[in-house]
Amino acid sequence: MSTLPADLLYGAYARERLATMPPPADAEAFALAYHLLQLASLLVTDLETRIHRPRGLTLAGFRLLFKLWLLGPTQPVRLAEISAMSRSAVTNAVNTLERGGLAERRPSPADRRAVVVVLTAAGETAVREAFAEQARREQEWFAALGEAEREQLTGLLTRILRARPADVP
Amino acid sequence: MSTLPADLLYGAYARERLATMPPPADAEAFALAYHLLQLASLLVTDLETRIHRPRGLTLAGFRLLFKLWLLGPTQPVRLAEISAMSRSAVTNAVNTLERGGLAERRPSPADRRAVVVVLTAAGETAVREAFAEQARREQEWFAALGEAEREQLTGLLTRILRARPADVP
DNA sequence: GGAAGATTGTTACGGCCATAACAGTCTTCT
DNA sequence: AGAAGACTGTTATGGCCGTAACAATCTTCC
Repeated sequence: MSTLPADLLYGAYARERLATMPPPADAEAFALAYHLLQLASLLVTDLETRIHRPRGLTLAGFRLLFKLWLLGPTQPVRLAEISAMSRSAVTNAVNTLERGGLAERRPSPADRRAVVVVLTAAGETAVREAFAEQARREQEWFAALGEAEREQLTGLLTRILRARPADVP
Repeated sequence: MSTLPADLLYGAYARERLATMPPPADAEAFALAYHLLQLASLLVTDLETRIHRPRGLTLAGFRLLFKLWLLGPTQPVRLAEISAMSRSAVTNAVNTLERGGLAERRPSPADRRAVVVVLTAAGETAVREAFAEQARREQEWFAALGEAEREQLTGLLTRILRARPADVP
């Protein structure tokens, strides 16, 4: 018998306390949001410190590299849209990647305001290696669930994302 | 018929591309991690900008206030454990709360190194009001799922958290 | 008792991110 | 054509966070 981590003990306690409170308190909605954010936070910290930082990347930098790897040359404004980042955050991340020789900016032929970000050869090597490591680590995280359960979980998350409130960017 | 948000279009495309790659690429694990992190990121940004910032709080500050509300006077080291934050982040957040008159530090009677953080009356009012608003907003986010589905989702997330890799703090 | 090690909270530092303001460029509409 | 408005990328500013180092205190073990 193993002891529960402190965050799960707290989560279970908070859920019980909220169950005794009147609306708008909602113990189930709280538990869902709490565990969702807790898992995401632990996963992000784990991937960042264990895989990407030791390679000289940040998680945000890796995610940009990965998008460039799949999509090819892409404008910063499009990277910001699909990444839920601001344009200035993309500017900063691309600066870091460019300093490390992993990506480059090129002027856009069609629009003189625009820029296109492209992966360098070193960037492609870096993203391949980091991606392989991240994929293995994700499998470790999700090993507690069977394949059908993992797909079920992804489906539920996707439905929430599709139905996001109208005023969410 | 409505167009899919850019992040979901990208997510679906990436999943398809990964399905054609050899291991360790794992399209299903990628899709799960991607949608999990995307949803958490959107939810955090939404709660922070829509609810807590307008009230002069940060999301981290609110989460600390909420824990103090449920747990009563608590040591920073314990707040750090259950929040997946570093002790220095707790120090900073408590400084901000203290400046705003929402919480206070008191010396611990038993241990002269230690400090206990307590909610002020203003802090309790603030946490009550912010909590009610956040609960309502969370319900809007999760309205796409039925009650049974929400519990199912929480259960799957909790199982992953319980089985977290051994070397995760 | 007392020394070695562990723990607590804080500080200094650097990194990431969002907001707002800006200049340059494109688009639209008359 | 030309003026008004929209869009793109960058910069400046401020906030949060983690790591590492530190002083003070507690605990352990001889």
